[in-house]
Amino acid sequence: MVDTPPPTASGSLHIGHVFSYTQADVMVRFKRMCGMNIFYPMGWDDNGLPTERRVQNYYHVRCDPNTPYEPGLEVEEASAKVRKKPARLVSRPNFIEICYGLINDDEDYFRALFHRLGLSVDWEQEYQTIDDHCRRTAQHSFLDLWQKGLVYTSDAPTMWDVDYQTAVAQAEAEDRSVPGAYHRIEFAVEGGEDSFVIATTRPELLAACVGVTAHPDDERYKKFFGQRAVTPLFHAPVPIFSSELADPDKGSGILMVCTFGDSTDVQWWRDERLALRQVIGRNGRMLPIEFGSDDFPSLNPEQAERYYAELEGKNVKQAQKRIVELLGEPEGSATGRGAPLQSEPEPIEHPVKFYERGDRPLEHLPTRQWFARLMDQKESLLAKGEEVDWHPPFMRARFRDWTENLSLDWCLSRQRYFGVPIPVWYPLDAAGEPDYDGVIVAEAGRLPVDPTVDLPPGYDAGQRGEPGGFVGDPDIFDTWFTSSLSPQISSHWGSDSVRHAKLFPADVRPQAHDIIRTWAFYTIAKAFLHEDSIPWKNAMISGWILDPDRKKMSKSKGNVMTPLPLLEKYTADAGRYWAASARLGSDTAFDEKVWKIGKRLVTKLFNAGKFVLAQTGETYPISAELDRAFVAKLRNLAESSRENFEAYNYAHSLQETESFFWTHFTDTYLELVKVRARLHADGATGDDLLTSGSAVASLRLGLSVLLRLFAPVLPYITEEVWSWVFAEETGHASIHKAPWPSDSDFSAIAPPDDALSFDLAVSAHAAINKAKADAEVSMGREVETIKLRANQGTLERLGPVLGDVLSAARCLSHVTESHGELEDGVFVIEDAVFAPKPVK
RNA sequence: GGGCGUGUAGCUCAGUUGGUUAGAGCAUCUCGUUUACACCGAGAGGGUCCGCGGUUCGAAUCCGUGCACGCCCA
Repeated sequence: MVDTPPPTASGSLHIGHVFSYTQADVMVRFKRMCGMNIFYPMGWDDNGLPTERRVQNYYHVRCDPNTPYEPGLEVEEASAKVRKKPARLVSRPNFIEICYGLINDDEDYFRALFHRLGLSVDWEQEYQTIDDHCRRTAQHSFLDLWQKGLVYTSDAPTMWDVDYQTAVAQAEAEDRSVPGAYHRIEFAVEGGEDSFVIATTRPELLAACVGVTAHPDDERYKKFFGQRAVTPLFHAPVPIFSSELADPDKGSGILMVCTFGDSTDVQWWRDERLALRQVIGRNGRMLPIEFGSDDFPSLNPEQAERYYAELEGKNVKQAQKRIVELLGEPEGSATGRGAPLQSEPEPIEHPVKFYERGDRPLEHLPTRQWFARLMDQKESLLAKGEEVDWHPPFMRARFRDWTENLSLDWCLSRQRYFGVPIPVWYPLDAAGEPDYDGVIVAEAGRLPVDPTVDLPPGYDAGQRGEPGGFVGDPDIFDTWFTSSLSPQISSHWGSDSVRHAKLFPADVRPQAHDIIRTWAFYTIAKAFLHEDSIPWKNAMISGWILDPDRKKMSKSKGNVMTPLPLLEKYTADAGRYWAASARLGSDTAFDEKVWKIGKRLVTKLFNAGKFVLAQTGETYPISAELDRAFVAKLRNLAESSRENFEAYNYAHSLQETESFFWTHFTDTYLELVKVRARLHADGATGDDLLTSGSAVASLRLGLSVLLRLFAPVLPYITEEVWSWVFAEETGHASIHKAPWPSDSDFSAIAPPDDALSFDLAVSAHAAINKAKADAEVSMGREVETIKLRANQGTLERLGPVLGDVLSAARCLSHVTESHGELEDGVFVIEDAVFAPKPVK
């Protein structure tokens, strides 16, 4: 079974799809010709943020859970005029309906491309990650993890995107280097004259300061540990503690801990059991807070309130700008010694965490989320990664590094709409507050459920949202939670155990290297957590297509290429040739020349096939020395090709086959036997008839084998040529179900008397061609007479194939001359007399 | 800062366990079209195999080191 990547249908269709899907298909076609029964499903990963975003942009709508459902709502693509107005608010069910409508259109487009590309997938078994089957599988996965105690809900600081307003997992976060600045701000030490200066890149979080820390060995600050510091502007007393995590060389060596500026703050908050002072809301704006309350203590509440009023409601950027101005006012000082801000901010470049699809830095906000336990499973996950065969092998390291560096459990829940609902409800207490310890999980038999619509067992609809009643979890799963089940989705895990046992684990997972940390990692994690298994035996990892300047293709750069025009210009086979020319794992600069070469190869195959099959003579056993020598070479090629394919090195096989086809077949062997092959048609008898039939038979064998070696890469042209004669002759109607060339194709043919006779014939022919080229006569010109010189041994070995050489070169007569000083296999042509150019 | 990968002809790339004079295609130049194919054929020119050091009788290949580029992670 092939664990085909379900493409994000709402994403853009680009040349990289042609690249990686072809590479997988090439391997599949090879395996099929080797006799394997292949299950090659296709799915569409359509749930999640990319689709929501596309729907929002395309129709200019926003989902609003508080808007009532409007049956039969029709939306149209938004005009420029409409886009200037605020987006239309639609209910959650309406929004989901609109999403379904759009993904179906997008998927049609992808499907058409994949058909055209000749992907040999089993189209009758498609799935969508949002369909009933996938929702059931994903919720079943959750139930299984719940029963195993591997998922939990907790109200904890989580990475949060303030624009999408959803939690984000570690795998979806990335560091970006952005400009920032150190702000040096003076803090007081409570109850004395002491003070110190902290350096921070996030002064807007001053109101959220819950502590101050420095390295335990830092002589400058040792004396303060255990005392309390007082913040400027807000005059909040906070503990000063020591921590190994504080870097004495960074900034001033002493820093403020806020809830929460970054992941280290989270750690300090946990380790030191610090207070929680949340000032940034889910929308990224400063929350209303009250100084002088238990949560926000202040030694000067009036001033604190006055300053904070300047910040409330502002976004992070605006708040930073304003607080820097405020910190410049001496009145705000905690020490009474002038403005808290000690100097102009010092600009720096520093890494900041972003959601991979986001535009503003992630915040760490305390929110209630669901998590899967991974942190205590690292060793097992690493072991599973080792059990998988990675192609190329160095990609294993990507998996290992990511797994080893994993620092958070998997945050599963997303505060979005178009996705698989988390199948749980919470009881409401007498005050109408949810009891998160009393989670009600859906019954396995009722999946898939939508807890915002369906009822938990033992409750009736009237109790929804009422004190003593229940509330459904409004969240959906991380899309990876579902797509990480793609092998189980295809094998019908949880619903058809016979089928599952047959199809799981899958044989191969094709994918690109950028999603090893997400898709590959989560898939391995799921297979392990559910069944202590690996999800697939092999992972074949494609590289990326870079633009001709070796830069990543991206929409924002505008260098993305669409495949259809190229396929139209060069044919699908040519596109596949291009894709199959690249080795696994290596990023490849886009080069249109390769498509052109592919198209040329297709044409040449067509012409060579036409010529070979036009040799209408009887076939007789392959007996002539040259034919046997050719077949011996062909046999080596077939063996080498199989070995390369077995090692996922389809690119090398293609290169060898192409080179053989051109240099050993069309340019040489075909030319050398042309005349002999035609003897039959010209009325030959006796031995001539036999050797003519030998040539015809071996030309056909050569074509048949080469077609099959090319078939995985060039399915269209090889099928066409195959259909002319071989389909009927062999009983294999399609070349793609014909057997891969093997010993049975060759074992009846005797080996050549001399392994080198083919090469000698080629060399001798080339020497005569060169003489023609030097004399500037055409290759087709007849030669009256010629003197062929070589050393004695070479001349003797050439003997059995000399007739073919002379007829190919159109030599009417010749003499040979032995010359002892020439090296083996070297021919020199002298005294060539060419026939006059025929007059038309 | 750590890890992985890449560096070979003008361009895109092969190059197996170390083994004759390092290859292909494209591009360039010369020549050649009645008989499968001009979407063709024959031929030619084109290289400091990124630099330095080492192992070896022998290194594009193995080891060390530096540089450049790309990716992943911090």
